[in-house]
Amino acid sequence: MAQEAPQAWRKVKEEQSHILHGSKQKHDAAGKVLDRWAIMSREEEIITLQQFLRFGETKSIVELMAIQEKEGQAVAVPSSKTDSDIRTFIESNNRTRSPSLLAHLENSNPSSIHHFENIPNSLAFLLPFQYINPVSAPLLGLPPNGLLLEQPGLRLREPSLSTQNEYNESSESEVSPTPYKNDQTPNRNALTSITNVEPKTEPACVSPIQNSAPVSDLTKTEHPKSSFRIHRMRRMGSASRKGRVFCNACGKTFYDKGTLKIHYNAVHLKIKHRCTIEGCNMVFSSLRSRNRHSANPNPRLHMPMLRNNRDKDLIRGTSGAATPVIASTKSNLALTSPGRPPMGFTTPPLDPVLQNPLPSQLVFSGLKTVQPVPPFYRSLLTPGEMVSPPTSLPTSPIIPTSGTIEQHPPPPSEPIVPAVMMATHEPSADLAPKKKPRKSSMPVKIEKEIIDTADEFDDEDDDPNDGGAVVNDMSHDNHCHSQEEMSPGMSVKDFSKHNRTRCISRTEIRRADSMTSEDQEPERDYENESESSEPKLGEESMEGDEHIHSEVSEKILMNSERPDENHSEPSHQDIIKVKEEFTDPTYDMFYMSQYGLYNGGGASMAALHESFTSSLNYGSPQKFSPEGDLCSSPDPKICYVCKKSFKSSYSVKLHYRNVHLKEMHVCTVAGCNAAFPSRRSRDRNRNLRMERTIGPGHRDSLHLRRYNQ
DNA sequence: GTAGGACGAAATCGGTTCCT
DNA sequence: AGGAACCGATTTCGTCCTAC
Repeated sequence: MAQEAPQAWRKVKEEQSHILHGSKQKHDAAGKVLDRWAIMSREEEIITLQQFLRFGETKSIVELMAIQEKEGQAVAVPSSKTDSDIRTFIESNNRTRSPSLLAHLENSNPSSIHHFENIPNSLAFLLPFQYINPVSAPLLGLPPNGLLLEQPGLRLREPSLSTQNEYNESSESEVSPTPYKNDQTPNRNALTSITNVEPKTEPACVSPIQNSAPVSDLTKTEHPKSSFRIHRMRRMGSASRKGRVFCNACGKTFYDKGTLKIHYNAVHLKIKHRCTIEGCNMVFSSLRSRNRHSANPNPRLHMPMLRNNRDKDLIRGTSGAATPVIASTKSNLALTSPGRPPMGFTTPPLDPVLQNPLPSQLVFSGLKTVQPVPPFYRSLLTPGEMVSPPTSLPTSPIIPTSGTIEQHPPPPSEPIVPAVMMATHEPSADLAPKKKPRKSSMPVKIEKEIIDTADEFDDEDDDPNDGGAVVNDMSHDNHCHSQEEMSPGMSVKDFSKHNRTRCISRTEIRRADSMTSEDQEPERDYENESESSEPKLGEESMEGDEHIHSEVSEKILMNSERPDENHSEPSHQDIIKVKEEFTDPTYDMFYMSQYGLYNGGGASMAALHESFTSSLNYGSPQKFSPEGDLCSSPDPKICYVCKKSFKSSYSVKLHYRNVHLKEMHVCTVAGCNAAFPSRRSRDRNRNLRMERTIGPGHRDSLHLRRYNQ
């Protein structure tokens, strides 16, 4: 159903241009004001008006139209009948939002079915979430199989529902474009048809009196039972397929009873399934989604407050999809399951709207299926917490928590996070375990000053912390070694050691370490999980790791042994080398190995290895030499890398530089080493970050934080 | 009844291009 | 330089459907 919303929204947006200029005026293509919809069919107008009611931006238009209808002001050809219809429709749909318009509605049947369910084509599923199907509410707790057609016990209530549905179907079926074209009478008013069938087409079922009555009254209208079935068959279409069942609440058909149950539990009963990962408060409407989510090794997924804005938006706006349960704080209700260890972090709600404590009965008592609950809200970290020191980092779901509800910043001697590593964390280092960056979307953090000598590598090599054993001891590396000892960093160093013709600065090495360390921490968590839950994978990972590193050494050694065949311009050499460095696939692969290794799972190692190997081949000096190598191409107008042809050799040069060489644009913010493939991207990110920055003091940290991933 | 593969849709985000 | 629009990559979730 979520798929329909964007379409509806698009429709709204499309129609807004025709309506926002005047509440009742329409414009043709030439801009002339029309007295009626010119481009919309009647059903489209109905739907459009329905959609208008969905959004505050346009709802007022419909309301205004209704008022005007009522007052007979702006209606080109007012209809005596539609007046009450419009009001009924609007008032019914703004029952909770426009009290001033609801006076007469108090007299309506309280058991009336939501008017939106009268929307043709079952557009009720387009309703915003606040429009919870009132039918389902009384059915809460009823077994979903009670909705099966074959359930005789429910026949008693079926007529009402069916009547409603079939009534809509009648309306829907009758509001066909064909009769419409001939129905361009002044009395035409789409609002009439929103809640009522066209009198012309349903004279036997809907009288003008009924039209003006609340829709709920329509449910009392008697329909021949055969008509129900006909309409049902027509509506369900595939529902007649053997073995399929359909949900009486929404009319959807499903493959079998089990599917229907899932649907009913998810959609109508709002039963949620909570993620089985400890500390993860995500809940899902379907077991399938829950299981898939729980099986997702991405630790970020299981840390609610670290999820992306998209999810936050979802939570703010809806109760649907996967939503995390409000995490408990010490002073608030414990919403986490009693049976599961609480989250190792406190997450007071950020949005006051979300701070309404859920009733205690909403507490998840079970890990699996939970009782129907209202929309879940993810508790968000306060800005202050967002910049909390790493020690207050919420433990990864994988890492066993202390078992206490509250989590205070662990003592400096936190065994899990080495003190050295913590000290090396960037200020305001991103506490969130970042997902694996999307392909080519990860700005490469480069060092602005890349002039250094190989002697520093010697110094680096002499670093007592720089133990080659780290490479062979991933497990220990995860827990006990300092950042400098991180194998990836060590790999970089190793790489540097074997590739001294490249001017890699020590600071860059340091940057690489910092980059990996921050990113590794959560990833290492996952690896821990892998090792704990799936020792086999962990072993494979380690083996693969060793393999990778050996491969790295070999390949790098091979590369280093090749003569440097470029750099005809010494003055440009440094720059070129910088570019070469951070676009070097070996460098990328080191970075990738971070994820490959720390995303754990030997399953990824094969692919990683393959990718690594191929990348290394790709990254042979021949290909990653600067522009000079372009001349090595047989055709100067053809990029030898991607074989694309260009108009001129200069275009090739530009292409090569922009695409293959990836000349990066370093962030201009002081202290930010992020680099972007384009100036536009750099500036945009910079501006975005500026906007998000609370204060000047956070600016750099934000920059540092983001691209140190 | 449950688990899981497959598919589509939605959302986010970075890169690119166009325009002012 | 920067806003806006567009595009593609990626991730995640809901649903359908099948297999056990």
